[in-house]
Amino acid sequence: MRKRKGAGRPTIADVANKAGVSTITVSRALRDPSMVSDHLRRKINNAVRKLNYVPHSHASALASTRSNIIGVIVPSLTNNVFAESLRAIYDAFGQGAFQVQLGNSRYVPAEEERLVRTFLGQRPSAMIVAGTDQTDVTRQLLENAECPVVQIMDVGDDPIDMIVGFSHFEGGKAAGLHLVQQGYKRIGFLGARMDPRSHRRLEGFKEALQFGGRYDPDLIMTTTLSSSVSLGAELIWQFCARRPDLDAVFCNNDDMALGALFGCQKAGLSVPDDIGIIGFNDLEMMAAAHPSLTSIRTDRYAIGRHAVEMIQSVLSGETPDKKIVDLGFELQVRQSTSRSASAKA
Amino acid sequence: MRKRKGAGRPTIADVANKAGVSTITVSRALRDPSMVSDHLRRKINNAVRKLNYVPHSHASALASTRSNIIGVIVPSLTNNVFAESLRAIYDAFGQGAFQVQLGNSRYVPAEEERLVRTFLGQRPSAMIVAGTDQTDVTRQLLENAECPVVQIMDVGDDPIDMIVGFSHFEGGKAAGLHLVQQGYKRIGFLGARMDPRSHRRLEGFKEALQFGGRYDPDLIMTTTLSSSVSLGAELIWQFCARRPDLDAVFCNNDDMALGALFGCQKAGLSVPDDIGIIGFNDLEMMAAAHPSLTSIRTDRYAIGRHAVEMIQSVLSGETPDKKIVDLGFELQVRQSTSRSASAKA
DNA sequence: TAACATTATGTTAGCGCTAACATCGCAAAC
DNA sequence: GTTTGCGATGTTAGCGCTAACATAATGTTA
Repeated sequence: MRKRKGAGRPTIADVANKAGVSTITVSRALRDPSMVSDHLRRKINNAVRKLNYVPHSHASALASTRSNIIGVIVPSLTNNVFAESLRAIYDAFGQGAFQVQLGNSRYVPAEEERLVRTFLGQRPSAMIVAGTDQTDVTRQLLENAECPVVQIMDVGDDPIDMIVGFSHFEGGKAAGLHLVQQGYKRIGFLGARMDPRSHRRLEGFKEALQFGGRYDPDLIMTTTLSSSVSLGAELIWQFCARRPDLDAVFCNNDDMALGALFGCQKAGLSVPDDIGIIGFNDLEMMAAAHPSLTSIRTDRYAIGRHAVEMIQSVLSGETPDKKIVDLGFELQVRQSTSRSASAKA
Repeated sequence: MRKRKGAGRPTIADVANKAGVSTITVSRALRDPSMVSDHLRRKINNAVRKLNYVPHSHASALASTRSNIIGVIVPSLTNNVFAESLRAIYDAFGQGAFQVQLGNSRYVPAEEERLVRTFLGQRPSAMIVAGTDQTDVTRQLLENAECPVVQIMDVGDDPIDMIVGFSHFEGGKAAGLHLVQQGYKRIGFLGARMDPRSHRRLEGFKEALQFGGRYDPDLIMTTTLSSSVSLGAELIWQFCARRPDLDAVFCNNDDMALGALFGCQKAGLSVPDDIGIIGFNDLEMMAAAHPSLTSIRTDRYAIGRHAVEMIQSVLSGETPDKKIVDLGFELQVRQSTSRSASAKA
């Protein structure tokens, strides 16, 4: 009477019984059908179907000392930028044998560290983390993890393991250069949240303006508030009030840029003639806006897909072509930075 | 030499050893500290810290026949509407002993069914699924699941277990009534994706227009394409070209509404005087737009939080106050449907 | 045909944890 | 002083699966 009862669900032993084979054969047939003869495989598959057997992933993870979990940690769930990469990851992994486990670090490094710890406790098959700005401890944990690790949304010389993304510095620089080239004179930066990636965009922007002889530290406005369209509208107001001579602004992301557009429109300022606006990421809405908004296009979906490909290649025993992949960006010039000739005075 | 080696990580036995107690005592100390004396608890906590012990969740799940996983299935990762509820769920569960496992059904019922099956295979502590439009099989699987199940983003008389959300029918009706009350005459519906929830919004809208004597089936434009700002701009174009007399439009979500605004602006139509626009959900950008956009505000974060509270209450042995919770919505009237008196001709 | 590979399948012993029962120590009750 | 009750701790046997070794069945070579 000491016996414990499981959840009553059919187990691999039930399948083995029904198919008249041993449990290990069922296990093999399910994990790698090529290890089992056609004859038995058919019988096993039938039994599986009849019993409606679903493998118990925890038991499998325990026995094999590795789980089918892919741990993914992003700093935000509502930021569309990460949502796109996530979608790619789910598209690629959602179907197969892997389970994506998602963590939200909320831009807090300590939270990220906690999540990494928890996830590694599950012995994941792979880890995907956003960015390169982990704490030392987090980095060390991931370096010691016995699984492939991909950092996404950034590039750098010294990845934990593999990395795929683009250079925020170069992106910011391209935005700054574009505004200079368009003939804008007093070019500002409007940044919310100001996570490390935004900081790198700002650094690139600064370099471009210095190069163009237009750098003015008083034209940099940042906040730690999280970015939103409303905040963009609010801040461009304040910015213009303080510096009425401002004639262009690089927003650290597209929400802020759209907000800046609305803010200017409310203030009766013409975009692009009175003020030029450029955003970052090129979310879908940027092209549809009126006037359409210039932005730095990044391919977040491709980043997610690429990360998955790198992982799959490592898990199947291959060595990935490159451990550092820069997918770049593309300046999308639109109306919001295209002044009429007369305005370029 | 037959021995297998684990992953080398410290186990509960190592902790027990170091603390000079049995494994079950460690297990108890970690799961319910009140079951163990202060004295031993302190020693155990020390040992845990020194060894950097992380419990092996799979082993725990196997032994206890239930996991600490909360399965969540949503139809889209990029749709901000679900992202907000997800954020609430992660905020509430992310800290504690539970692991959120997220699935993306991509609006495909069969995919949802597959995910439910997979998730239930892990014996989750609870399940959260979006909407009420599961397949019969999915519904049955969830009804038989031995865990609390919460449907979110919708309400209905006949939940699988519990449900929290709002009525899309009533929301659509409120939108329609508002446009009628504002004096618009030829009121259209613009709907993308047209998932079941959008259909219910449309039904509510129809009822309102019929009630107001303004219903015209020719003024309903829908597509199965997924909604986006660009699509909204594109479709309002087509709509106005086909029916130049259109003077108001209810968009099935805010992205479409924002797109419609941009489309009208490009076409030189004044919003709200030539065309009134109302959206659905009231995403943050709606208030910031120029002109600001009327919408039906829903509190997605509260829905997620509420779902978690219901689950926690059931898991702690209580009976939730209500199994069906309607959090309602609120009409946010803004400029896009507020015509000047002269325009109401 | 013997000797040896090469599969295909089986047996056994865990993976790390917890349920179920057993025991122990100590205070209250008789 | 024995009995009873109860909370704190321990012992044992799995949870459902797979690694590692064992063995049987088949093919291959000289």
